[in-house]
Amino acid sequence: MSTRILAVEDDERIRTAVKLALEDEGWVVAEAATGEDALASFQREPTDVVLIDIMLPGIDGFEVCRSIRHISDVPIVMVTARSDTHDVVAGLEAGADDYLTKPFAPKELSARIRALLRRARTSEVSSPHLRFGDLEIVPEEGVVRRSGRDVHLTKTEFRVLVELAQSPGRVFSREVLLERIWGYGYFGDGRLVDVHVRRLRTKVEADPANPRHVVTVRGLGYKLQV
Amino acid sequence: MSTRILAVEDDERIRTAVKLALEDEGWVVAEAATGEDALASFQREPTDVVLIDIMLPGIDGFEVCRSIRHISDVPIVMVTARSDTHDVVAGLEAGADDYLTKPFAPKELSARIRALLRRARTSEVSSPHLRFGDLEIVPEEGVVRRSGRDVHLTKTEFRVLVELAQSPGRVFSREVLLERIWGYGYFGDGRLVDVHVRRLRTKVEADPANPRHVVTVRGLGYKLQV
DNA sequence: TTGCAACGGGAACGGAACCGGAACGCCGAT
DNA sequence: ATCGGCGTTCCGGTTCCGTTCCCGTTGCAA
Repeated sequence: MSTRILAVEDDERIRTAVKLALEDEGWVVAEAATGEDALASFQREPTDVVLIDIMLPGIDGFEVCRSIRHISDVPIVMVTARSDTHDVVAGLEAGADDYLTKPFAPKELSARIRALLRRARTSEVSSPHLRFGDLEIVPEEGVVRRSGRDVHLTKTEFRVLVELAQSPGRVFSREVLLERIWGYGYFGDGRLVDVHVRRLRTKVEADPANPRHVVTVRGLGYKLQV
Repeated sequence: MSTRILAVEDDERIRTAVKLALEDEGWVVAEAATGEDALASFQREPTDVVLIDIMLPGIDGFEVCRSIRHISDVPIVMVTARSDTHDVVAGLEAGADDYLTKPFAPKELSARIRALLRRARTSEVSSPHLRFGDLEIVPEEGVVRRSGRDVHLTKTEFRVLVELAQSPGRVFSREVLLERIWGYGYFGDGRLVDVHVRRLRTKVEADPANPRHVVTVRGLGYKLQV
């Protein structure tokens, strides 16, 4: 029983490139050029993972994502043109499980999809909102709650937290976080990550001086304690 | 153990500029001006990353890419003259892992290569986690667990442990450990290893005075008891 | 048994990594 | 046009880690 992926992308050349890369992994790929086609295909064909480009003629990627999320818990990967924080946050709010910024390497795409499939398999009930002790992340609302109380995070803080939450317990180096959140082309100070982590802590930690959720692993980076 | 990069580019000035930029990062750079040279060099020299310009006299970049990909999984970066979507797609189809459009900043090139190296490293060392009795090593979390309880190790302690764990039961001399962890050029006290082993023991051994995991073999070195 | 080399342990120093405060500039909202 | 929020940079303080040194102890060989 093979894995079936629906790729939604209007640029035909990119679409076929993606299709080839995914078929290399042994997956079956269905294509859709517009949002309408995507929804039709999704209702017609059994689908294990959906890949959506944000820029689409007609219904845009966010709308497609919301519509699909409304009727299914299928893993959704959003593709954004640039590492635009606003797009990413909007994508998560629309219910995406992961996102990728163009240009991306085919191998990275495969790796992300594999990760989603693994997650979907292991936790059959993939609860959309994540809990870490008294901390609760509700991506589709773009909201974080600490012991039931709403906490307002800025876009960047939210992205840092979500990034860490993608693989709880795993250590993310500053370099990796910079690449994932600010994009490749960013050559700023690694200290930048520190600042956002610090501000994040003042909001999500009961005692920011002794963080229990966002902990630093000296010499390596930061991680989200499980 | 240095990283080796093969740069394939016919324009000599660009080639040397790239070479200098990459050598600034501490990498060893091999050059090739034609596709034929590139393939010959790749088969002759050990190579960690390949950088290929699409426009080449003789065999073009796509062909070189396909040929290399046919015999190896080495990360490949393609360089296109313009941000021509068609080239990009063709490059990805040929098996490239990433691509860059001229003109590019040397720092961006380095960043991309670093990202590829990191991905290659993490995917190959996906050895889930190692177990030795009540000892469990989880590399991606940068954490070691003793009978289920998290133990925090420093970077060096962690490296010592992982090094020993590569070949459980085998004895590692101080010289070998110094060379593998601190690098060739290190001419410090051999006693340095002792200190880190001692601190490692206080953390991973139930009774550090009578170590059961990290055992010393008098006159030879240390080993990890199986 | 004696002497020597190898090893373990305590301690201290210098430096790197990290945290916290603060200020600046940009951009969107009012 | 103004204001405020947010991202970013800079700098000083602090903690933690790597390294060195010294001395006591252990094990081995003569």
